[in-house]
Amino acid sequence: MITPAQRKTRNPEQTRSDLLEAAYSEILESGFQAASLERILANTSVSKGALYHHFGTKRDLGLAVVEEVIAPQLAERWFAPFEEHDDPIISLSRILDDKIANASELVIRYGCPLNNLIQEMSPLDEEFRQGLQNILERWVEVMAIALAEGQRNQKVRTDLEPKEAALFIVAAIEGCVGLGKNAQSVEAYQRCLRQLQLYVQSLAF
Amino acid sequence: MITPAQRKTRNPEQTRSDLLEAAYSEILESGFQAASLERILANTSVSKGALYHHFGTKRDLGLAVVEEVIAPQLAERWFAPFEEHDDPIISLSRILDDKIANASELVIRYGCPLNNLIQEMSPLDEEFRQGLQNILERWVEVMAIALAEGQRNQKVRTDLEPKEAALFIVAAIEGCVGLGKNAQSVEAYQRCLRQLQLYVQSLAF
DNA sequence: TTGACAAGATACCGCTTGGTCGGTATCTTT
DNA sequence: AAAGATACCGACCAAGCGGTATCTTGTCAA
Repeated sequence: MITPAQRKTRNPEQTRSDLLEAAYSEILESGFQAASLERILANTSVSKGALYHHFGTKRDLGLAVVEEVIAPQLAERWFAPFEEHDDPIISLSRILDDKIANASELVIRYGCPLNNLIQEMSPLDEEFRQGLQNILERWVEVMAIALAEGQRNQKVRTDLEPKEAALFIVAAIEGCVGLGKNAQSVEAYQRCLRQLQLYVQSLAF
Repeated sequence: MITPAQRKTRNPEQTRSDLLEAAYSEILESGFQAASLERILANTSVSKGALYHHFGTKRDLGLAVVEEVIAPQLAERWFAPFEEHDDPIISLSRILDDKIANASELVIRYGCPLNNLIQEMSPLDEEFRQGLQNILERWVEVMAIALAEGQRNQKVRTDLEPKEAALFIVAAIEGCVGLGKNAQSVEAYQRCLRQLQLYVQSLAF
């Protein structure tokens, strides 16, 4: 179905989201600093004038990608599944099962968009760092809350400190992706996540 | 004491190692792609002609940094300590204690040189990836051998698969550094390593 | 002492980069 | 229908990039 908005010869919102999507891909492939505006424009058939109408600088575009593309994507793939069960061990274990089963060449080739930008940008640009940090903190918090509730429900060992464990789990996930990425091996990625799963299961009450 | 070699007005080996050192710093701060040869030269008072006498391309310089600076540095800081004890749990725990105690702002600011290059370069340049992979594999192997020997000495749980656990531990270490780096927080880095230490200790026989 | 080669210096090149700017087309408001 | 704002266009720019060519200088064996 075509809405009236889509019939217009102009569609600023579409243009904007096209740019965000293309920028996301380009950044994923090349990193932010090496991302080429020309290449992004070539992939969107948007003009440079239009780009600079929507975004003041390349940096603004990058920050928008972090907030409007990477953050929601990560929330959907890693946060949401936590709200399904009262046992976080089961939730997390299932998430890991899913990641192991659905591990694709694409994830292995380019790694985690969040982690990529952290390593590249956090020492160089404070605003970037802050944007990425917001995502990380939400991630850790969601997991910590789930673990704490698991403790109340006697699903999780009570000697565990939820915030600390959650921090570690997020770190381990990023580490697994990073190692799989460099090995260019889906199998190495899966093996690494399996070990994380064993760790997670050792947290059960 | 000044050796004759140091008195010479020319010292190609010194020039070469100066370049490697400056390139290492520049890459650590900016990443490889954004590393500027001009900046490296400015920090060494070496001429461009000299640089291109020693290294064919920027890429060659980068690969040399991986093999001749990053690899030995990592070996010294993470591999060597394993040969001191027959109990890898103790070895690893002490290494982590050391890292926690000596965690510096510098490590937190720029992260792990190996991990930085992995995230940036491994999808872009196969030779880079291979150079980094060699380091990773040596690291995992040293740790796996230590764990396996620990099993024979009844220091490590026998239900553990040394290679898998070693892979996971390396992943977790890189993850901890990465998270600390983005938080720009020595404390977060330390908390993360503490959790890894707890995991390591849970592997004891 | 000299010849040959390694080491280093410097001016220069083509190319890509992010960003600008004057202008045009379309949409909204009055 | 006029006017004003929003969206878009594309030629252009200065700066920085990695790399090259040509030259000079230092080193050391013969």
